[in-house]
Amino acid sequence: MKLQQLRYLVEVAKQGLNVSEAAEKLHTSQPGISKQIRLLEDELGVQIFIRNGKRVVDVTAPGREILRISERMLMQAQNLKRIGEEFVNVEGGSLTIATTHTQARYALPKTIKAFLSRYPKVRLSIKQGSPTQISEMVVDGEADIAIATEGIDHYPELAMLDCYDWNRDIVVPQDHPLTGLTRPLTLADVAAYPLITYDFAFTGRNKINSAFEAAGLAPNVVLTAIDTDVIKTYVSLGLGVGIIAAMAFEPDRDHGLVAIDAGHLFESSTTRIGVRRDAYLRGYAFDFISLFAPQLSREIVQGALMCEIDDGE
Amino acid sequence: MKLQQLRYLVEVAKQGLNVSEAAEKLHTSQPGISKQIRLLEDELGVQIFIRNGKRVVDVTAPGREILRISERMLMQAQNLKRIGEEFVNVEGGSLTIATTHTQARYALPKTIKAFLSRYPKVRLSIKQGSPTQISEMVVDGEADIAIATEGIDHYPELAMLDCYDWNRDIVVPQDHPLTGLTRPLTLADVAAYPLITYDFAFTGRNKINSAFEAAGLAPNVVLTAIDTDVIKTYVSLGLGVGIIAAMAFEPDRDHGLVAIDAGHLFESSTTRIGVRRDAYLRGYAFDFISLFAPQLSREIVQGALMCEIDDGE
DNA sequence: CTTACTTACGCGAATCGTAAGGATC
DNA sequence: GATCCTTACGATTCGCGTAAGTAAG
Repeated sequence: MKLQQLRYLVEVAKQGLNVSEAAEKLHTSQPGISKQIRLLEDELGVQIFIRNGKRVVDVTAPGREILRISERMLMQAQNLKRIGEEFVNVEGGSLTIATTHTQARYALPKTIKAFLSRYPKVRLSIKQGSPTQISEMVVDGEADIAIATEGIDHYPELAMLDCYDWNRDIVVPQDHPLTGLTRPLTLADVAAYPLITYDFAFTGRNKINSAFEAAGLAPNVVLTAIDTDVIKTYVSLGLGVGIIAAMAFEPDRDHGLVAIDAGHLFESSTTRIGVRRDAYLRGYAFDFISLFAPQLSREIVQGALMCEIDDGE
Repeated sequence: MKLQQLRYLVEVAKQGLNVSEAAEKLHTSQPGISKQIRLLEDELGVQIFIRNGKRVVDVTAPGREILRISERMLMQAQNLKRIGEEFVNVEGGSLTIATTHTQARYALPKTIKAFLSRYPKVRLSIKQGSPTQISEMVVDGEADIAIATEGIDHYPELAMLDCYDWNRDIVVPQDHPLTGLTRPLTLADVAAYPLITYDFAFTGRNKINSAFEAAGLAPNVVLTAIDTDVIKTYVSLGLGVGIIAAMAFEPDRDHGLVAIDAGHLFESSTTRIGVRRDAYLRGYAFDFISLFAPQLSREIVQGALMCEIDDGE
């Protein structure tokens, strides 16, 4: 049994049971992969793939089990290499954060500034995407850490850690009727105007929806955006009332806009950090997490990585 | 990086950093191992072993980390092979239980009888040893399941599962003064006679010691044995009063002996099952555990394997 | 007829064992 | 001097790529 064989195996499964594509991805020949997989099947004494004539059409039951373990082993092989890098160059290295616009724009800058001054030699990169995309980046090893609010649960490969709770503000132009309100803001007040808020599956959008639904209101959402800057721009233009993450309102920069606390109208959202359970994290990666969410010490993160496993086996 | 290299690495560490012995154990040449380890060190870019001139004297810090991960990978490689066996021969296979005399003699027979009738094709074997020995058998992969009462905690590689609580009986010849006691038995009553009980580190012996200590009594233990049969034999001979596990008294067989419940005198002990956290257990292994301790369903055991990890990393 | 996998074959590389060399205890 | 590891070298094996063959859609 060789690691290379496992690599072939996993890649074939990843490419939808297409041996040729796997060969291309791995920069090798297709017959080589075929042969090695057969050799492995012979050695283990089980078929891993079901072949219909000369076509791979499915994975056998033992094959699924074998793939699962093989992936783990390859992950650990990668971890071995990272250990090497870590000790060769304690300070240097790279760290890739996958996150959403809102986090990157409003929550992360402070953390990143602190991180860069502490680890000037670490190449930090930020990849943006939808919550689903960023989860998959981490699952696929393209990023080390995912940071998002929505929809990054339910990946058994990832350990999720709560960072902080937050809620919404309503933003309106400064001469807007809602600014003169003497009583507390209600959902009905908000629903009376055209609304501008986040796209579905982004930045706690579903908490907004459910609040209106629970109140029996059908708000008129005239525009949805992925990022807060777009929302604010159109609010400035008078297109409607914005509902944004409270942390995304910057009094110094957002001239002409007024934020009204709406924390009592919506259920609060929790921003989470996600890391691959079985990935080897460099020392500075733990520090990054601690800088972002001080309660997440290295010990706590490592504890969470090991426990809370429920990947239905 | 190749699995073979990791195997060499781990074996060298296991043989006390002696490359030659590792070579012998693995039936290969010593220069081969040396070379492969060096190649791996080159590939990873770190020294794994500290060499004093031409002698391996220690493991480096990254080396410890690398060894830990390598062991895991090799374990999983072995699991892959087991998966093959499992599916080739769903009913057949082997299962090795490492346990102490008391368990093998009094607790296990019922379980084993049921198991054998259910899986007649499984080659079941039982290895006996001290709690420490049986723990190490499982850690080293020589046995699949450890069953014991004492001293098999504190192995981070093992997951421990409580099976049942039990306590002690006093056994005496049937004409012994203690049989005529009209009031409840006390520790002082027992300590008044020469005692025969288990060897240190066996079958809850330390619970017996602490009970006497707490009562300020210094019992006269005239004989210690590993197994209950020896204790009963010498009690029959009138050598003293026996303290044994309650489950080890068999009224039908133990003619001439009387058991007196002593559950109120000693803290109860818990018999536990231990399995390697990262080993692949065959389906029938889970069934064996369930037969022995019905509350330990396959789901519960698997849950315990994954969580409750605290291997101080 | 195209796509996709298998078989066959030859090259180059890697692994392993033997033998000799040097360091440490 | 004994033990233990490294270096050197040759033989075998192994993995990989090219080319041809065959089955499925």
